[in-house]
Amino acid sequence: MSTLEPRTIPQTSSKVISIGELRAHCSNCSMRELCLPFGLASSEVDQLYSIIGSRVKLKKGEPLFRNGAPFAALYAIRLGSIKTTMLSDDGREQIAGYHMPGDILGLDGMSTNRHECEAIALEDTEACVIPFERLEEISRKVPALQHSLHRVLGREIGHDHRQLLLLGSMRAEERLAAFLLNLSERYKCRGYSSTEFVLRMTREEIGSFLGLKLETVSRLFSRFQEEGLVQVQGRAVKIVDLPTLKQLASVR
Amino acid sequence: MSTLEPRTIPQTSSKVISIGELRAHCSNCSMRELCLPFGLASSEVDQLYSIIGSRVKLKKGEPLFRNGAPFAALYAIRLGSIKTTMLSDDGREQIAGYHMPGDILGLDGMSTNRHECEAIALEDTEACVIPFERLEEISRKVPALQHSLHRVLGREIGHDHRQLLLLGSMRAEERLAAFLLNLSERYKCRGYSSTEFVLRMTREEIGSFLGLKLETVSRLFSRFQEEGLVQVQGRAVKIVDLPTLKQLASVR
DNA sequence: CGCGCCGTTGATATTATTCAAGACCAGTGG
DNA sequence: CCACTGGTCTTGAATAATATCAACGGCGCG
Repeated sequence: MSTLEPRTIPQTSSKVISIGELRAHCSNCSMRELCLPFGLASSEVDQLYSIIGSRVKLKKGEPLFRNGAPFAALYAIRLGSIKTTMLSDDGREQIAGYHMPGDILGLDGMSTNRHECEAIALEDTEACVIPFERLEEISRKVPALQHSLHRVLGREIGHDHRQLLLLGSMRAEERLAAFLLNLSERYKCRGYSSTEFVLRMTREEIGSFLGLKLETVSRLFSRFQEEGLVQVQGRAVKIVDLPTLKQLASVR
Repeated sequence: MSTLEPRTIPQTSSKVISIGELRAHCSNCSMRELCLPFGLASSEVDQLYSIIGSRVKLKKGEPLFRNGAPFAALYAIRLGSIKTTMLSDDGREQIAGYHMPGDILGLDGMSTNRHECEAIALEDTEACVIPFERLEEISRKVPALQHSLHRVLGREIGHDHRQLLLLGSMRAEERLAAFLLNLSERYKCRGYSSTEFVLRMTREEIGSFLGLKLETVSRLFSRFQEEGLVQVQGRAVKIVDLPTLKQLASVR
């Protein structure tokens, strides 16, 4: 089954909800502060909402889009979480992003009109489909929306650069500390606890994201626990000593 | 001397050429095929050109913009080369990009309205200043330009993701091979030799870019030379065995 | 209940870094 | 013209960090 036939909707078997079935609207979506609508007046949000043709529901492990699939839309996560992975020719994979509600996915497709990575749900997940041509169209009419899109793009680039810094110049323990702090911060922004959360990735996936092997990640968790920085039980993490963790990650 | 006072023009002592002095125009710039004008009709290029307020000339080592500087413009390199570096709080730096003519810089500033990295000239360099607000303005009127900007942004994101793959999952020799192939490809696109070129970075800078130490880079160059993959003399590189190099980098 | 995936931990191997010394090269000033 | 200097590059030896290999325990699910 080729992933290359042109389609507007992601290559997945999951249910696509037609717009008629939607009750939720951007303006009462709990993620509007982090997502594309941020900073828009309500009439502007309405225009954005008007082009959101559908939502997608994904079960754990299902792809939102696959490597090489035609690019037709951006996706805003409403619920759940998604990893994006880059594939090298010899089969190795590198997790490039770990996304949660409010994040916008699919930006990588804008240059070649093909997605250049895979986006896989880490748990049951729901995302809004934002047809890109229509988004371009209305963002020409609505400066605030254009600006918002640019802000999202800049944020993605900034994040990638910080991840380059992490992978290129931090040691293993610094990487894990930075990872935990990053999650902490993002959960906080979303109104969840910044000190207790459940990881949605396996040790192997965390390792891939951080440029480490799964055993190294596991050992580090154990050591952090010994040293009283965190409490870990499988994927449940509780941050105990935030200051030391910050110092480790050399993050302000 | 603070780098934070608001200015439109980069914080540098270099000469800024007013528009009156310009002879060159986008449409006869040799980089138009790679740069923002790509795919635009000539009247559209004229509109783009109309907002390019000035060009900047930088001497080797001078900054195009500094970390934390206010974001007001994108920059298109006409001539020369520029590195962009991320700074961690404890002073370490990571080179996030190695840019050459036709590349667009400054995209990282779009989210926070501050540049989040430093852009330093690696040799005498010339860049066009593209005021961002005006670019947003005319890209609302000119769909092709809007699209071109999005393409540039997508390209940057795609490039960053490939660099994440490199830093996160390739071994030292694979990284250097991939680096050389990437340069080869880019020089080729620009009409230069794809097999013989001069590096504009020191071993230390290459190391930073690749997440390695300068000694490791030096040893790898020596080994590649022994193995007949390249000929190296200081910064002058000649690629001898392209196929093996490609195989090493596991790049198609 | 058993199987498969996930996570932990130890022993060992490998890779890259660190430390150190010296060569090379271009620019500078005597 | 030459010696001097600072930055860059190369190479070797020792060391540290992380990966690899291997064994096992636990948990969830069919």
